[in-house]
Amino acid sequence: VISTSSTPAPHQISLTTPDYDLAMTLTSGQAFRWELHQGSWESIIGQRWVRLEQHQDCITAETAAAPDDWSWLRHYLQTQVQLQIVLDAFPPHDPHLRAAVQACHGLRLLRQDPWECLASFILSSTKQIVQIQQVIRLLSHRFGQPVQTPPDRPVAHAFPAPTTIAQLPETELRACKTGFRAAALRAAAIQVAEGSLPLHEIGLWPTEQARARLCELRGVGQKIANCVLLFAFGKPDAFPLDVWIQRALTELYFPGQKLKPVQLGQFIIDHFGPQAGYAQQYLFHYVRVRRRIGPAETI
DNA sequence: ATCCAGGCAGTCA
DNA sequence: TGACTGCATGGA
Repeated sequence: VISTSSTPAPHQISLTTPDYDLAMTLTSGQAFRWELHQGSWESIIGQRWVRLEQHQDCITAETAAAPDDWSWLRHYLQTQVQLQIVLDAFPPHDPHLRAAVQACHGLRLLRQDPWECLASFILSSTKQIVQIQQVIRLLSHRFGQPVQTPPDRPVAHAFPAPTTIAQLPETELRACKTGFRAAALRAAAIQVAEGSLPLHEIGLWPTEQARARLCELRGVGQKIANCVLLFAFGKPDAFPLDVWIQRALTELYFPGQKLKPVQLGQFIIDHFGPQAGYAQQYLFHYVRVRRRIGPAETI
């Protein structure tokens, strides 16, 4: 429906979102393309430019072009998830996790696009979050499809499509500071573009099978596979075990001991249970903020 | 300057 | 298996 008035209806919606800390969620190291501009969070979701704000229990969203509906945004933000049900599944007598939950109240998991998530985390290995953000910005600006923005904002770019990345020579990718990760990124893009890596199907597989398929990719091991399982496929039991979490788990649960990643992995499954991925996100953000290299300093 | 970053894969014992 | 190392690049 096109309005004929001189002030077209803004493409806005307001979502009621209890137990949701938008800023914390967007800066907790699961998504890399959100930028704070004049008090609003701006990014691209799929092919859509979006601006978000939170006021109390309400998230307001604005797009540049009128969307048919807003299901894509609810899906991305996972607004239907009742956080208390997740928290109730955490181990009841864990003071460390309890402290993390208290400190990070309203921290959520997003549901991101599988290709963008896979590509982003292929690019993440031995890089700091600020650098990951920079690389993704460069790639998107140079190779992503332009998307419509409001008149007051500069043109924005979607994350580059697999077919685009697949056709680029590796030197072009390396020029975006991807470093040694360029070959793995390109190889994954080729598989997605060919159809031999049907991410949307794989996302429906049982966790173990999906993880195994992802780990067949160059440059993808347990850590990155679990990131995709958790942040894109919505598998809440997937637990990305990175250097931060290893350090945190060792310090908090096994001080002075030297556990191997495999042993830590078993402990995680036994201890944190079916919502281990959420627990991981709380612990990850908690220890990062405590070490004061969290979002306040990196943005 | 030195170490390390939301890792992974190859090598050698 | 288990420890060690190279890989790019730039922050802290």
